[in-house]
Amino acid sequence: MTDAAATKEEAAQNNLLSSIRADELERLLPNLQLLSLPLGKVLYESGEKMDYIYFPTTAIISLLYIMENGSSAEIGVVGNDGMIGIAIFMGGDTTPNRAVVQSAGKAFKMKSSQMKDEFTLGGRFHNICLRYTQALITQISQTAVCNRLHSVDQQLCRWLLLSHDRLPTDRLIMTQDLISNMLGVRREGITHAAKRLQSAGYISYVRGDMTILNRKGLEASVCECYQVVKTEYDRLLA
Amino acid sequence: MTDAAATKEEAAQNNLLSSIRADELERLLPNLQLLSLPLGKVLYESGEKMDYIYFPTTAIISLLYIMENGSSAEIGVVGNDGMIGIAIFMGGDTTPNRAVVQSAGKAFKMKSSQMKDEFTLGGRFHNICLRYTQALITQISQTAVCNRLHSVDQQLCRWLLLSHDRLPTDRLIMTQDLISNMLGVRREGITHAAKRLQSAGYISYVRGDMTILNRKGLEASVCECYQVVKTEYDRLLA
DNA sequence: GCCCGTCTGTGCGTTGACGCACTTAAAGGA
DNA sequence: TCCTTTAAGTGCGTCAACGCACAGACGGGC
Repeated sequence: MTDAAATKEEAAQNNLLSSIRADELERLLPNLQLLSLPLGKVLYESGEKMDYIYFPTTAIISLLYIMENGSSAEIGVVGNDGMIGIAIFMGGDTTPNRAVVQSAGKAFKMKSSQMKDEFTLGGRFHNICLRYTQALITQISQTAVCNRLHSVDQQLCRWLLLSHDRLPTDRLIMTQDLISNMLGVRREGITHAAKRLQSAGYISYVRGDMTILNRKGLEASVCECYQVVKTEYDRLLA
Repeated sequence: MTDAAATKEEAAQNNLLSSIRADELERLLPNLQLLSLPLGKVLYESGEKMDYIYFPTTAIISLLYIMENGSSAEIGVVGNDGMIGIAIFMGGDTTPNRAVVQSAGKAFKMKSSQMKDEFTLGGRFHNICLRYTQALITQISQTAVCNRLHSVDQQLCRWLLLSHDRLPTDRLIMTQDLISNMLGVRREGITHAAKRLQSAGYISYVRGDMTILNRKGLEASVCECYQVVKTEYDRLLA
């Protein structure tokens, strides 16, 4: 996990940082530290005070709720389209979720206090934070709907597309067991669904190394939930 | 649907309005109109521009997503603890949801533009809006988790308790068919679950008229999701 | 009092997902 | 090279929820 001073070019890899005003970015840059996040790293634990806010560039972070009995379910996924730690500026400071690195990569971090200060200034940055939060709400809402009404097959497609959108490559390093924990289903259920997608030629899969071969195919198999979320992200964060 | 000028006493029936600063409330009162909302009234439709924000006092509003095939699922419920139309100040102006009156009652409405103006002032009101939004996010998240992991029985308990919390009485005017649409399950599933709760003596039920007889019993039957949401609301909006 | 529409209850067969136990297969270290 | 570990695939039986069809049962209107 290396720390380094941030440059404008690096910062532009995160969609939120790339769309704020020049003077705001100028102020933030010295506070941003780029670091590498390994697979499985927990950025914060449920109910834990958040010391930093994170802006992923190539990493993907999963927001999970962990039940008392240990089972879990994903409520949202964040990549270079967003940030981790909205509770910092929303005023709650904590959330009852765990944030865990789903795909290794890089992210900026910034101290909570500095985040709050910039947010309070109320400029474009403030605006973008809120619009992103609304987009995230849509994603979480649609997860709720999808969990209620759709099959594991459809949900795996949705999950793959959401991940692919946030990924610089077509490869996803992730075991079926991990995916099942995220989706809150049986590992065998993922095995079955993944096999179907593989025989359709949409993905290939070897021991925790998945490659997306045919995105169009996935898009044709997914439920409407995916498109609803994507459209809303595009609308809010254009 | 009667319009009337709002008084401080009336406004205090909504928890958000009751906790803002006196000078802020002074400014808002002339803009607030109290109206009666009949069961089933749609406050806004998915993707529709919101002209008003609503602060329920005795009414309960359900946030639903309607699938292309007509099936639906609830993503959240709002009563005198909150407001309907957060997209107005979050910057998106619309959301891909429908807001529909689940239990008839009263609510204040205020013009979107006036809402935005007050929000932009950035005082305690701004703060409370954001904290409420975070609480709502927790509710939506927990709905996603509950949809994934829990039985219809448990979800009905959760739904009843969430409704009861926002209700001035123990009576809930609501057919099983409507409840099933909200929860996104079969009507017969609700019949079974409701029967079990009735034989346990927790509720009584006659043709769309439900009475909660034993709240403790419901609390003992519900999954942890209910308490997580309640605790978070208390923490954020104390 | 009777009728009819609506709400609730019940009984199927079906199915998608579950839990468990186990096998097969790949990767990596001794 | 073998051996251990970890990931993926398979085959059950079980169960909760589904869809459908229909049978009460309640209540408002005539």
